[in-house]
Amino acid sequence: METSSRSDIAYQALRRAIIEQALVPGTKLREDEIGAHFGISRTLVRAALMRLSQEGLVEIKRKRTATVAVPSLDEAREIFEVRHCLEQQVVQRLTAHWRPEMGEVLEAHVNEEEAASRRGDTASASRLAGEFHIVLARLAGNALLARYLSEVVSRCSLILALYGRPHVAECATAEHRGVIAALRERDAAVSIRAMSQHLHAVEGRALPESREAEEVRISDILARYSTAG
Amino acid sequence: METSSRSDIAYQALRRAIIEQALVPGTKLREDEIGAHFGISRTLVRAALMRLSQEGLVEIKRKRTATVAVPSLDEAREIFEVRHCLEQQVVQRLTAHWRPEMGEVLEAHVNEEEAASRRGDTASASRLAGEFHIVLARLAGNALLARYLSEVVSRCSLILALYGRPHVAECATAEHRGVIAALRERDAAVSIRAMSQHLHAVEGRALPESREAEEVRISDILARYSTAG
DNA sequence: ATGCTTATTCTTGTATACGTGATCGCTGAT
DNA sequence: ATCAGCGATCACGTATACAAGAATAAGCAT
Repeated sequence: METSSRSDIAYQALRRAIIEQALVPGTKLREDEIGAHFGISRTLVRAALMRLSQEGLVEIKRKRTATVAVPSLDEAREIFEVRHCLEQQVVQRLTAHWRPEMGEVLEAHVNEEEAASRRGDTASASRLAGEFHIVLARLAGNALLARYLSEVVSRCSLILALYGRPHVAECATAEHRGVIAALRERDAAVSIRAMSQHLHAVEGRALPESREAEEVRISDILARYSTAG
Repeated sequence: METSSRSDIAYQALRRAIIEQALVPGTKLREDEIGAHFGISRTLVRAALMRLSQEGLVEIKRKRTATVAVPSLDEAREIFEVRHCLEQQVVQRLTAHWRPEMGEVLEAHVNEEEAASRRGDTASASRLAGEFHIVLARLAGNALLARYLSEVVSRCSLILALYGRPHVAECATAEHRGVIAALRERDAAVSIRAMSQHLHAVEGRALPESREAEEVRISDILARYSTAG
């Protein structure tokens, strides 16, 4: 999987920048520009972009400049649904093979989240909030499950950037602690419920209530401004 | 996602060849050779190989020629576990949004499977058996779910090639018809059970009973030959 | 001033060249 | 006869060149 380390550097940097919303959805990603920045040729930049494109973080259309992906609301719902499904499996595995030191690792992570949140570093806070789920998945001990979940969680950053109300910044540390507590009891049903509720909460923060902004029809918007503004 | 159509041709061909087990796990995939065959440069072959590598069908190690992936038994179990999880979600969605014409599509597909099986075309038969699940996933109406499932099902071909007993050739049409019947009743519980049993059967055919061949330790094998052959 | 057409520039698509690490066969020694 | 060391060849890693399709700006007509 690891390409030539130098292409990997570009990949990692871009990925992180996208996840932390430094590169917002729709941003153009010119090969030359990126290559110049990292001191590598377009060949390697291309490799990085293609990889990101397969992960759904970047959109590549033939003969067009790559952009940070702009998932539609429908895609967003699909992503959350798959995420729900995968996270459930993760939790199930964890309760089945729980070991006390896992609790320590998770607790330490949530503490980091809280620290970032307290010091007002929202970029790190929201990245760490996502990584909490990645850590869970890795502890669950199924590499493929972890890979898919990682992809899906990353894409949730895009969704949050697009549709989330501003300033929500996850604030999920309490919910994370709740999940950890449930896992420590090794009760599958309770743990799954805790995770489920947490995910619904995240989704609620990320997506408009229901089909509020289903599809932004220009005429619908203009209708609101055409009678008497 | 679609690269330059010409790279896509190589990608499609390789993918299909791997899935139909014309290219068995471990086969070397030289960039020059493939490029010469399709009349394209290594650049495009590389793109195709990288894509296949991200899907887990090809292994790329730095400075080494790419090979058809050789999943370990542990990976195989991980893949089946994720597959189980995803297929369950597919079935759940299908029972929720069932429409009669879906039954027709599925039935038609199973008929194709049966035809291929009857005429002794095992390559097509086993490809179609896998594609049945892809069709299910597409009908379920979640593109991401379908993509992940498609990846996972493809990798099951590798597993079958590696660990499956010879000549099993899926013979799964009856089980597929069972799943369709359950779906037509729109009973989620029954459908999930049907799918679950089918998957366990597939896994049983693909993987050795339990941890029979867990890890082929050379010393273990030699021990059997060292006392009195 | 607005809209349409055309020319220029920018950016990507693909092939190819060159350097370097791997692979494999050969020689020679034990 | 087997194995270690070594050189030749082979295949990949990466940069670059050239072609061609988009995007954009300029110019013209209405």
